[in-house]
Formats: sequence, C-alpha cells, structure tokens
Amino acid sequence: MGGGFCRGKRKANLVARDMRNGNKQNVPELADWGNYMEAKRLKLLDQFHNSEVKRISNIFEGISIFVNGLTRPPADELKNLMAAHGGEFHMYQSSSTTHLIASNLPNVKIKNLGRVPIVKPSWIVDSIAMGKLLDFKRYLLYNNQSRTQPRLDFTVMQKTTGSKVPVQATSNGIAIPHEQTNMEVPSPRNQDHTEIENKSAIDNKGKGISKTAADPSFLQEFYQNSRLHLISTLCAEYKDLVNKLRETSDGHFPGKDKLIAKKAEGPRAFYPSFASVVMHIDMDCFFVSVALRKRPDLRGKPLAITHARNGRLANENSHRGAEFKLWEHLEPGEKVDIGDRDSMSEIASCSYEARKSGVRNGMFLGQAIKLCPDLKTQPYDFEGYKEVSNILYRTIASYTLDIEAVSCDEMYVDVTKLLKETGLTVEEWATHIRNEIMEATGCPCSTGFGANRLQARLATRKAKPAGQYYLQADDVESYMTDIPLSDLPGVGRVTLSKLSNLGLSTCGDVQMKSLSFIQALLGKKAGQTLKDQARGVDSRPLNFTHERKSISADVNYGIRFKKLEECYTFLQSLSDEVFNRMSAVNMTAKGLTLKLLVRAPEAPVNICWLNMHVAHGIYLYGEHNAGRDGSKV
DNA sequence: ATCCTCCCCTAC
DNA sequence: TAAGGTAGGGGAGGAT
Ligand SMILES: Nc1ccn([C@H]2C[C@H](O)[C@@H](COP(=O)(O)OP(=O)(O)OP(=O)(O)O)O2)c(=O)n1
Ligand SMILES: [Mg+2]
Ligand SMILES: [Mg+2]
Repeated sequence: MGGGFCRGKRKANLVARDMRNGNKQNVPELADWGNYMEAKRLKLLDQFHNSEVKRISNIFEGISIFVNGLTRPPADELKNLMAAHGGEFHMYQSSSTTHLIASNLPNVKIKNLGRVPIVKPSWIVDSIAMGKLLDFKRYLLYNNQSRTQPRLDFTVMQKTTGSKVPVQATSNGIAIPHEQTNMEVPSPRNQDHTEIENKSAIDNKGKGISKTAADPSFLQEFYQNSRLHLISTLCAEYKDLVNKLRETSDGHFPGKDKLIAKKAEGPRAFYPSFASVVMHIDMDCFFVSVALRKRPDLRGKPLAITHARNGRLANENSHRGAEFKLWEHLEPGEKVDIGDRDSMSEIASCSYEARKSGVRNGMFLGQAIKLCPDLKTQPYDFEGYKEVSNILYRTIASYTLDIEAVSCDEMYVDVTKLLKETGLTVEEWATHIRNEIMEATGCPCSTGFGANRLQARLATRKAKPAGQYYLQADDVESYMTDIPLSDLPGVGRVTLSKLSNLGLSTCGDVQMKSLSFIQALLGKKAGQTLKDQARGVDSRPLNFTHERKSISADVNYGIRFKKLEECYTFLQSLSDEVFNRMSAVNMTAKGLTLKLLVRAPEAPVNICWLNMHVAHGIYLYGEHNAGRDGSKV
C-alpha cells in the first residue's frame, strides 16, 4: 500500500488475494489510494514523520490523551506531537486519560464515554503553534446540545488520468465542519436505463454473452436478479420496520384486542408469573410456497426455486457453461478439476417432497437432479416474497411488538404477555396465528415455543412443515439428548466436521464431554455456547430493537475485468451503491474498506471479487469466503 | 488488560 | 441464460 496517511491506519484498504494460497499482495496500479490524503498533511507535522521524536517543549505536561478513531492529524502524528511536547498518548481509554481526542465519534460510543472531555485534535496542533497550552474548552467536539456529526464524505471524482481510484473516503468534518457538504447527490436507485445502457444490454443479448461487471448497468441488473441480495435487503428492512413500529406504537394491538374479546367468556389458561414463552415462527419452504399459490398443480411434487430452467447441464451461455467450454479447450495437462458440467444454478428453496430425496436449499441444481430426477423448477417471484413477508410481519405486529426480526420469513416473538392477556394456551394461540397467516398469505408456516430462543427454534424444526410444537420445560432434558448437533443454530459445516471427527454427532454426545474439551476444539466462546445449547440452555435475550453497525456491498459474480478502466467503472458503481445505502438510512461512518480478490492462477476464467464496506462505529471489515469450499475464483 | 487487524464461520 | 449478498459473533496474535 502506498501513502503514508493510510498506512497502518484504519482507513481504507485495497487488497488482492491469491485465492489458492491465501497470500496477500499489493496491487501496484491501485496502491496510490493514499496519495490524495497524504497531500493534505499539515506541514507542521512533517518534521516528525519517520524520525526520532525529540523533546521540544513541556506544554502538555500532565495531559494524557486518548485518541479515538480517525483524526486529522492522524493518531500517529498526535502521538509524536504529544511525546515531543511532554504529554502522554494512548490509543485507548485508561484511568489516567484527561482528554479524549476525536474528529468523529458515533453516537453509540459517545454514550459509553465517561466525563472525559471530547476535544478536537486541532487543540493539540494549535497549542503547539501558539507555544502554550490553549483552553481545550474552545475545542470541544460537541458543545452540549447541537452535535454536528461529521460524515464520511464520498466525493465522486472525475475520471481523468486513470492513475487514481475514482472514489475517496475522507473524514474531514471537524476542521471544516460541513453540515451540507458538496456531496454529489447520486441518481435514484431505480432510475430508467439510459439509451446507452439499453443498447449495451441489447448488444450483450445479441451476442449471447452474459453481462460482466464492466457494463455500467451490471450492478443494478445483478441486484434485480440476486435472491441473496433480496433476502439481505429485506432482513434489514424488517429489522427496521420493527424498530419503527415500536417507536410509533400507541400501545394498541387490534389483533390482540379481538382475541381478548373472543375469549371473554370461557376458560382461561393459567400462566405462572415467572415463566416466559418465546415463539419462533418461520414460513415453510418460503419461496416454494409463494410459487405454489399460482401453481397449485405443482403441490405435492418435488419442486425447487432456481434461475435455471429444468435441465442438468449448465447452459453454455451462462458463466458456468462458458467456464466449462473454456476448460474443455485446455490441454490435458492444464486441466484442473472444475467438476462435471452440471448446472451450478443454486436452489434457493425446495419443497418438502424434494427434501425427502436429499435435496436441500442452497444446493446446485445439477446435484439436486441427480438426487431427485423428477425435480421440477419454478422461477423466482421477488414481489411475491415481499408481499407475503409484509403480511407476516404486519399480522404478528397486530398482536405484539416484542419481535426480533430474523429474516423475511422468520422471527422470534416474546408471547409471554400476549398469552397472559388473552388467556389462550400455547396450542390455541399457535393454531390461531398459523391459520390467520395461511388465510392472509396462502402460505403455510410453522411455529415453535419454548422458554428461550433455542428451545423455540428447535421446536419449530420439529413442527415443520405446517405444524406447531411446544417444547416444555420438563421435556427439555430428554428432548435434547437425541438432537443432532447439525440442528443447532451456529453449528455449520466446519464446526460439524470438527465435532464429527471426534465421533460427536448428537447433543447427548456433547453433554458427556467436559467444557474444557469442547472449548479446546471450538474456542472459548463457541465451546461454552455449544455446551449450553446441548442442554437446551440459551441465555441470549430477544433483541427487539436493532442498530446496524455496518453497511457493505459485495459482488462475487460475473466480475471479469480486462482493463483497469473497467475495474474503475465498477468501483464507481459499488461506491455509489454504498453511498446510496448510507444516505438512505442517514448513516455516518468512520471508515471504509475496499477489497479485491484475484483469480487463482489455475482458475479457468478470469473472475475476481470486490467488496466495499463501510462501518459506523468501531469495526469495519468486509469478508468473503470465495475460493474455499470448492468454488473456482 | 484491552484493543486492533485480519481473518473464519454462520444464517437467511 | 445465472445473477456465489450481507451482517454479525468471535478468535489469533500483535500493539499499546
Ligand atoms: N441457501 C439459501 C437459504 C435460504 N434462501 C431463501 C429461500 C428460502 O425460502 C428463504 C427462507 O429460508 P429458510 O431457511 O427459512 O428455508 P425455507 O423457508 O425455504 O424452508 P423451511 O421450511 O426449512 O424454513 O430464504 C436462499 O435463497 N438460499
Ligand atoms: Mg422458512
Ligand atoms: Mg427462515
């Protein structure tokens, strides 16, 4: 990485990775990222850069600063300045801290800070310039009420020489506060395609070539077809919806009120005051169920939702098909295993009939058809998913807002109060709500109940499809022993293989092992969690409100740059995208990471991967696991 | 002791 | 025609 200002700092990264061995290497053409920022350094500071610190004065005697996050000048420089002028410097808060130095602090953090004054870094610089300690009160970052939260400023640069990355992230709101910045307002997300874009789409179609990321409309088109993008987006939306409904609630729940009225006479269930009941609710094979509303003739058949039409072979116009075709032309010695020419179209959701043959969500179509030759497919219906999700959430919200949104087809609900107030038994409530959702959406769902979220979730698994189950406290112990470890949330492919290598396959097996044994295998936290889970214990509360910590955009599909210019064009769209999402939720940020993966030398097609990630708060890193689990990157 | 960076892993 | 996104928990190992 070039550029001193970025160096070693949490600022911006551009990394290329050899996918085969995981080595990191710099990308020379792109490493000039930091030069722009470097040019902005104060001349005053240059003398300390890369040199031994000499004591110049004692004006900061007794002052101990804690630098939080990104500052201008950066922490490096402040450290040198403090040392040169008799002060103490820390990168984190300690008991000796007298001043907190920050250019930009997220609200979350401010709340957590004690009485230490938050001071702009210019206090240090100006004091040195004046040769005496100035009154820090004139440099407070926030003057009590009016906080002007500085922003990460995405300034879109003109593409000129091609020697600069066309996007900068700067955090410069303090020295020159700018409520209204000169940020370019990006065009709306669903804008009409321009003539040029349309033309290029037609050209691509005409040539039978799939669009690549070099195409300016690639990103929007990709998003319109990516089900993973859709469910990620919806997930964030529903978490937000719950937040908003809770904020604006008048405490009035029509669904609940109707239930109370209906139950006015008749026996009421008794609930001990201490017992809380958690409900987990999840749509059955969600995408499939939405499709079946319009295709009742396919009910009862093995069915999968996927982009590909029926067929085992990857279409040669698809990326996978093209990859295979290219591979065929290699010399025998050059060939690496890229698998059969099966369709690598992913199955988003499959019916329970298909599951009987071993088909699973997330499986490639080619593999699934081998397991289940009768498998039918149906296309996606993004609007349908939104409609059903919306009804699901609105329906539950008419009973209670003690909801933790998990995804577009799933949530946890604390129904303790609801059951008490309505006098319904768990069974009565479950039947009622499942019927209501079925009637309103035409789609079946299942519900599970327990004393905590884990128990509720395991109960849903048992209930599926189209069922309900209450895992009662007395039954938990015996219920858990036979539960496969793979059923536990948080136990995925890697964890499962670690466990099964040691002959552990059920919760009962884990119960017999010591805590330290499991922790040595999985790590401290994961080990403790698993030991608890194996007994049905889960102390994590439901989180009804949610604060997003980061925003990121990744594309790991169809990236085949031939020229650096194409890479810049795509970076431009990615940064526009991240910026749009940030402005949409009015989020400010402290930093930015940018990542690039390049193809493994032996990979048959030049595909690379890009990620852009912006975080609000402390952590900011984008990550992807491409290149492992057999994918060809 | 606590934080940071760079990951790995998981869920939907 | 395919569309391998996204957010968060957490660990290893180094810095402070
Ligand atoms: N690898 C995956 C997993 C899920 N989904 C989408 C399609 C699913 O229909 C939806 C909900 O995921 P679930 O895990 O709830 O799975 P289903 O609803 O399909 O089935 P189940 O009845 O097991 O809940 O998310 C996906 O696109 N890709
Ligand atoms: Mg589901
Ligand atoms: Mg689900």
